[in-house]
Amino acid sequence: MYEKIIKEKGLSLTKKRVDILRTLDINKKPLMIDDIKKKVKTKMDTSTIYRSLKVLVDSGLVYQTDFREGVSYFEFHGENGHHHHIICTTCKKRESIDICMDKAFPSLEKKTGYKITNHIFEIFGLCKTCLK
Amino acid sequence: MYEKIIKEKGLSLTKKRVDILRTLDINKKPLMIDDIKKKVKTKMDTSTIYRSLKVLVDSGLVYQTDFREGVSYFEFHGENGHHHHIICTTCKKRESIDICMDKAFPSLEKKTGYKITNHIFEIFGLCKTCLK
DNA sequence: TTCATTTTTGCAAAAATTTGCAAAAAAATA
DNA sequence: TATTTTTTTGCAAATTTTTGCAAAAATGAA
Ligand SMILES: [Mn+2]
Ligand SMILES: [Mn+2]
Ligand SMILES: [Zn+2]
Ligand SMILES: [Zn+2]
Repeated sequence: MYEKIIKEKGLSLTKKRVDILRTLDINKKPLMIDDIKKKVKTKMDTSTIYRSLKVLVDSGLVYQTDFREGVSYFEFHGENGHHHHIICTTCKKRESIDICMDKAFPSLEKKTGYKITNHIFEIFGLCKTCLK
Repeated sequence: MYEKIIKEKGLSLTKKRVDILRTLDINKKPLMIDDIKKKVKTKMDTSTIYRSLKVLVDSGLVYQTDFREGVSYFEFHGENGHHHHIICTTCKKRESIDICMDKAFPSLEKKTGYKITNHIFEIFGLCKTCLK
């Protein structure tokens, strides 16, 4: 399962990477490094988690995002496609949103010559409650 | 000038904030904390730069972005509107792009109840050279 | 301007993230 | 499978970013 996903991206298959990917998938929400370290089955050094995630993010398997809380969050975006978030800069509340401009990517690839692998898109503002 | 811009956002006006904003504006490209610390006219503690930028970013005056180089970059997006980037994950080269979906924000504000102040959008991939 | 109140800044310490290097694991070759 | 080569991992150290607190600066009301 996760083995297949990792191999298909041309990455070397390691137990740690499988473990991290499965952890993100099962939890169905953005996790930070400490969360991952606790939830993972294998004992794993923090630097290994950072380095493994870098590979998974660059390949497009994992979405890395910055909610401006001082730590990075990571989320598995599987079969059902990816999504982005809207975050309140005051109370830090966040919701998923379903808008994205990935439809424009093919023409952008043509224009720039890049092969696009992933992107980050997050919206910040004030939520209904904090506006009052 | 920068005084006016800062006041209009309802932020308190300090010499450091003006200094940082002017530095970003003059340089016309993303700067990292160390760049800013060197280029700024006033001697300024690093933590002050971080904290000042946080305020400027949340207000929407400054664009904070992550090129995945291990440091944050900051760029002033003034009158002429903002822009985003496409970054090569291999050689770290980056270019400005002119696509954005901020036209969709009014309906998103209506749907979510948020007052949107800013957003981050960055595209990653492999450049023409690194694809070979 | 003066005084009281709120916000920002500098400094030191803490926390998050990255990096160099040798050992371990995975991939490639035979 | 056995051997060789390449990549990943753990550990320690370095770098980047955040935070608590007291002093300084900015704001707002006399
Ligand atoms: Mn999400
Ligand atoms: Mn730019
Ligand atoms: Zn809020
Ligand atoms: Zn490249």
